[in-house]
Amino acid sequence: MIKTVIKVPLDKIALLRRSWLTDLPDAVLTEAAACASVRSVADGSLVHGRGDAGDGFFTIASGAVRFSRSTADGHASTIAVMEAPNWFGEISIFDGLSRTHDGYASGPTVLLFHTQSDFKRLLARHPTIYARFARMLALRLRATFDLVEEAVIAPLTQRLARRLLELSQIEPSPMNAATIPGGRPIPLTQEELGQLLGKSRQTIAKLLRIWEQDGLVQTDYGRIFIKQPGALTSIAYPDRVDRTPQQTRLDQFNATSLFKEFP
Amino acid sequence: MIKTVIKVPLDKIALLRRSWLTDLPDAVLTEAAACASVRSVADGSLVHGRGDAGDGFFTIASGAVRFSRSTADGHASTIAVMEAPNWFGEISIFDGLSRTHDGYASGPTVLLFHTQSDFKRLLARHPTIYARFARMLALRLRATFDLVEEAVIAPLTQRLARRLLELSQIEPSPMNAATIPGGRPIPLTQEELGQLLGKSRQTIAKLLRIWEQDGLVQTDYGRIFIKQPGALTSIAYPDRVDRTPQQTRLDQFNATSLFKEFP
DNA sequence: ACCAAACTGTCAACCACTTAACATTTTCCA
DNA sequence: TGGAAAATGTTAAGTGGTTGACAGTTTGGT
Repeated sequence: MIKTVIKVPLDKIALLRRSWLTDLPDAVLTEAAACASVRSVADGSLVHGRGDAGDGFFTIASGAVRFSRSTADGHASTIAVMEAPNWFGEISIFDGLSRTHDGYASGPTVLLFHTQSDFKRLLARHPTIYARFARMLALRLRATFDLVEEAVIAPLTQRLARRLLELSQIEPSPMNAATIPGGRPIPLTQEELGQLLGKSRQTIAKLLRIWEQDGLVQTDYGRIFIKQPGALTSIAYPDRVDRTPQQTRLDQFNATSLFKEFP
Repeated sequence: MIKTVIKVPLDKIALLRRSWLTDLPDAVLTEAAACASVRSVADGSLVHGRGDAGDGFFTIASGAVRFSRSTADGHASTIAVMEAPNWFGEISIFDGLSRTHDGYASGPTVLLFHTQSDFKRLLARHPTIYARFARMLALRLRATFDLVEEAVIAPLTQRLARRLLELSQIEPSPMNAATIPGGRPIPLTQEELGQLLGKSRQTIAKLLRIWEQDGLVQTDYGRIFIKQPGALTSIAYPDRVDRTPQQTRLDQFNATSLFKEFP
């Protein structure tokens, strides 16, 4: 018996079926899988930079990707963190312009890659896919509208509570690490959370400390645990205390929040 | 004062050709025009409210529509002001969910209306249109990303300068009111500008007063004139003083800024 | 196991913006 | 044309967040 690294072969078809080719005929899935290559990227490495040519389309097989921008004066803004089985890169393909954000691997990450020409050929041969992407782009636009409204008028407490809840609810999946009972930790530093909200590290820290003292969350050097999701939810969505919060029936797209179907 | 309304018959085909059916065969244009009805709405009236069912798709023939949200605590945020020949309402049609914003007529406004079923039939019969909308949704997503980044990290001076420039550059068109030499006035109150940026009226007023003293703009009860577009541009885009600002080659979609291709 | 780098806690001075209040000017329409 | 409503000018006090600085704590690499 030869000793080998146990390298689980990536089931491209299964991934695509869970991702952006749900409910499509096997023929389409097979065709899409055939022209997809696999890319493994190390933690923190750049998948693509803002302004790069849109050379292709990515489907996250495992790991996560964080999308951000940075300005000349040192400010940075993160718009989303995406996990499997989400996808990204379609915007540049549809409008022919360059990447809108830097994309960094958050943790060791495996991506499925379709070149622009392969992806476009797929679209041309199966126009149904256009309808799906129109729908998904509409959903992302919707989520981004919420971000704008939030950034403009919501108080910081609401905004931070929403981000924490969304980040903690990233869909656990068989292909990602084991699910931790009682909620997964959110793997972001306070600095990164600050960038997500456009606030300074100190401001975030102050709020987190208060919530920690109240037992709502627990912080631990680069990780945050949500201890009382209910209490956080009523902070995040004070107008909707009576209704089930954020139940938007988009399960078919793994899309109940910004962080499940983005950027 | 009795005003005689001169009722020019609306050339639907010409409008659609200038709008979202550019470069499509006459057969498609004729078909699209045939199932479109005309709606005239008075200044300030509600075209659709946030949460309403997405019953159809609108193309602006003349006038303008302002898209905003308001929260329980009295805050409001405006995300865009759109003029002819722009269009809106496709998001709800593509994802089947309700309207994302309230849409109010800004000035007397004429709209072309396609019912959801007519619009969907058109899409089904001419799948090319899906590709176009995918592209246009991508462009709107791009513009909205810029809004988010801006709201999160840009200083108020930049943001206000950008909004003013964008609003002033709303494409003059033969179907709208006469073009005023030296730049059209921006028909927004300081309160409305504040909502656009999530700032108070007083804050906007203070900045405008400074710019007025410097001769950059001129204010006049509900209207703002841009006197020195160049100076405003260097405030709005300080990083790009050397390049031609915002020249993004999207003329085919009337889409050089958020306010030309939205919501 | 160690050490440098990264992350967090904390404080004080400072600045941007808000809120509230009131005066003034302009617009709109009956 | 008058009078109410809307838009703007202006100020003062209060608040939330920033910046900078420094100390303590944890992590990760070799």
